[in-house]
Amino acid sequence: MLVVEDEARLAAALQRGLQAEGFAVDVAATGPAGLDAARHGGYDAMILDVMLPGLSGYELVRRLRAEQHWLPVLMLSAKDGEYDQADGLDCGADDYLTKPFSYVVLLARLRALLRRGAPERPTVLAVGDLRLDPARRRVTRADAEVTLTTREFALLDYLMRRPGQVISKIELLDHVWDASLDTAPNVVEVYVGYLRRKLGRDRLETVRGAGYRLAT
Amino acid sequence: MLVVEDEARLAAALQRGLQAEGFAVDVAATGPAGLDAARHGGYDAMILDVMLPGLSGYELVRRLRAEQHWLPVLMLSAKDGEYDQADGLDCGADDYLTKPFSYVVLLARLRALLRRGAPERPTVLAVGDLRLDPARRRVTRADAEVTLTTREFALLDYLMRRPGQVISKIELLDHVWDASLDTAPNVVEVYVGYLRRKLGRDRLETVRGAGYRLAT
DNA sequence: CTCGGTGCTGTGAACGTGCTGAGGACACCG
DNA sequence: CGGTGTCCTCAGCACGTTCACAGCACCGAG
Repeated sequence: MLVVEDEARLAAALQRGLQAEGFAVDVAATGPAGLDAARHGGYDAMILDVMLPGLSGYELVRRLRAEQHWLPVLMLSAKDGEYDQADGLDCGADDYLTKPFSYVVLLARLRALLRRGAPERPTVLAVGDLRLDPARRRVTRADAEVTLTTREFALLDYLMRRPGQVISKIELLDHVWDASLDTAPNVVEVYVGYLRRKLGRDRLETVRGAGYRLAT
Repeated sequence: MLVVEDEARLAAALQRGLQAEGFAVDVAATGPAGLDAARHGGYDAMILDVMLPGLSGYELVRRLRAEQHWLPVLMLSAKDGEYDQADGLDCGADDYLTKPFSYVVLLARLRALLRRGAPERPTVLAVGDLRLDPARRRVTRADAEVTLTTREFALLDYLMRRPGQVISKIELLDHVWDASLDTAPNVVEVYVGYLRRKLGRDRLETVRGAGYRLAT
């Protein structure tokens, strides 16, 4: 367990408490030190303060995720504004607690995080030169913005979460459309057509009789 | 996305809001209905109220987890006591929000949950230099891609699951074709011919009077 | 060698699947 | 109220796939 916190007393308290729970705990006091430790450490999870000297917690997570490190991150902050929280989560944190927090809750959330294991999905999905940011609701293709309607976006989102895999029209109907039995699978064909028109003909492969596949 | 909430107005508001985000949303109003839906639905995630008629949210998650269902659960509750929260998380929920909650935060937390999907299971069948990936619906022979039709793929799939064994035409008809009594065994011969043409003459051996065997 | 049975393959027809353009229903907005 | 954008249905078309059929090749037994 890695604790990145510059306030010495809180850091020490956390360390003691977590050690009492049986965790092995390392502490880093600055942003850069925390990033370094997270990169090389092989920790199960990380508790991360937002206000840090040298590098903010937001930036730290963002870099970590950009480098394909997926260890669970629980973010701590004195800011309890709804947008602060949303920003932290959208940077790639997995949970967010505002100070002052209950120690009981911290532990429970940590357990929930560890149960889930390392996440596998970045905050921004990227396949080839396609980029999709669920939080900002934006899609770019080769750094050029592509405007999509809600449906188109939802469809692409679903496909980009499993690039290269064949996904059936039924599955798409179930997840992207409201699973009503009376909607014909043709809707999917129509929307795949729209996406192809906007993203390029060969991004979406048809696998006859099976479904569609996002070219990797 | 599954919303389990008995308060009709909140449920409707959630449904509308999430649909606007492009989610396909189902709503269940009671505990048992929610559990049922979660069991059968194939949802990406679930938003779950704690106070429910018939079955509490706690109990619902506990049962779901006991049955080896791992879909992400975001728990909603009016109780903000630290132990309520810890209990919810320890029952198996992945996140916990207290009412009233900010819609922005709900969305951000939902995204964080969805980011961590179920781990991928790389089931790739391999026999000799043949490789068949059911999820990607892809076949390669010595690292060169081979395109197969649905039938051809299904046939090869069946054969590759029992390499080296002799499999009769009748069995293939039963499993690869929908066991209709009036289809002649000749279809199998035809498709074995197709596969041989695409994969190489000697990959599929004929055992006269018995069936076919995939060379190992 | 001959012969019957078994398997192989080219041909072609029927069928299914997917793609597309046209257009209606609906909501939103000036 | 008309204009605009989105969602979805529908029908026609194109083309790939599936399968039946028939003739031929091959194998093993007598």
